[in-house]
Amino acid sequence: MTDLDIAINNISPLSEETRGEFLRAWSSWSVPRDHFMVSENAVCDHIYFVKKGILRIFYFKNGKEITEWIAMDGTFCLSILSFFERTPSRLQIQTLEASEIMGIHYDDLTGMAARFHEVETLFRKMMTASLILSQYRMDSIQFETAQQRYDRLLETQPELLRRVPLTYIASFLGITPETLSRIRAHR
Amino acid sequence: MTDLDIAINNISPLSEETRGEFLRAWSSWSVPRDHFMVSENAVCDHIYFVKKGILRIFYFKNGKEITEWIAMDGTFCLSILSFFERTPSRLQIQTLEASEIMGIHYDDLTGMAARFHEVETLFRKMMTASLILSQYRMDSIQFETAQQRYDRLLETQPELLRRVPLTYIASFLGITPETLSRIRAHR
DNA sequence: CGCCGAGTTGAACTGAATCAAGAAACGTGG
DNA sequence: CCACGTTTCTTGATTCAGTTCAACTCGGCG
Repeated sequence: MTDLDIAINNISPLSEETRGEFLRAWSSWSVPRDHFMVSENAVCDHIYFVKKGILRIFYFKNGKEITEWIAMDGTFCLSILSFFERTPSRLQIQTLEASEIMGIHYDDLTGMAARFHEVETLFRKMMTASLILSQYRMDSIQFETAQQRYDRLLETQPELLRRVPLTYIASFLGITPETLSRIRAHR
Repeated sequence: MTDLDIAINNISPLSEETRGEFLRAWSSWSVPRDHFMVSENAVCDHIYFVKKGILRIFYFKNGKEITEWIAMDGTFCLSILSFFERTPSRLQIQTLEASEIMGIHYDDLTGMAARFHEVETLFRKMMTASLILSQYRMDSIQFETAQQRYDRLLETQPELLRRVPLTYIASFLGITPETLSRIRAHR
């Protein structure tokens, strides 16, 4: 059983035969640190699974780098807007450590969802889980202070704080590096 | 063809026979103004469709009323967290006008998604669309000013501004009524 | 007529951004 | 192993959007 296998099973178990065929639709890459999985102006047409390492999604907004998402070992990673709207975007996806990454192409995923009811169910549950996460994140951005958001990250993903440069974490939390620095010096 | 029929068809068309059975799973209600579809401490276990009128989702946060969503004619309406996590919440859903509302129960929706691949696909596409919307809203809250958010609403949903009291709109936009008032007086 | 709630206006306050220097940490090459 | 430049992080002063709190206006309605 690979890690991807486990991750999928946790969301929605597949029958033996569907699972084999579904897993075969995934590619895998071993990539060094600072490698770009998706470069500027490309369409993001894979959902990635981080077997080992860290992926960072970011893009430029008014000349500033915005870190949209950071995905650690054992989690999925995609730019929702670029992937589903199928548009070339200013988005980029980069490794922050030497990593082992798996990925499934948009066409393969939707194709298999059409062929296998089970895969469609899995797909739906992944979307639902993302939606719930997205709602929590929105609530956090809207109502929590920078301090509270940092505290929560410290509690839920302490690993991430140790492995990712401060600037990226700040951007991911929706604050400036200066503010994060002040928070860490507790005030 | 009812409005619900059209709305569903726009997301993901169903075959003749599946459609009939799926539509039969929906209930419908005619309710007066200020009627509560979901009261405090109840689990939200329907996805609603607003055939005519307006629904408002809100809850209390630190003693203050937060308007989470406003759904106008022809759109769907649910509290994502309460519906999918199946927990009693402080959420409430209220009509702002005399309305005709349809709704499908969580159990019926998931049941039919399990029986009909087509319904599962529809369900998945609804989730994806919600996710995209949620991402846009998050981006708006994080990076746009109150003025920009108001301008966008004015452009995309002018109807809503005419039919919904200012206080609710302010809360929906994530600002105080005072700030909205100042924006409208353009500064 | 006077009340009442929705909306407006004003003044003080606040969390975080911005701008601008510094200080530490980190390679890289001598 | 040390000087160096570069990047990363910290610290300080100022500014700004939006909140808070309090008073006031206005239109509708018993």
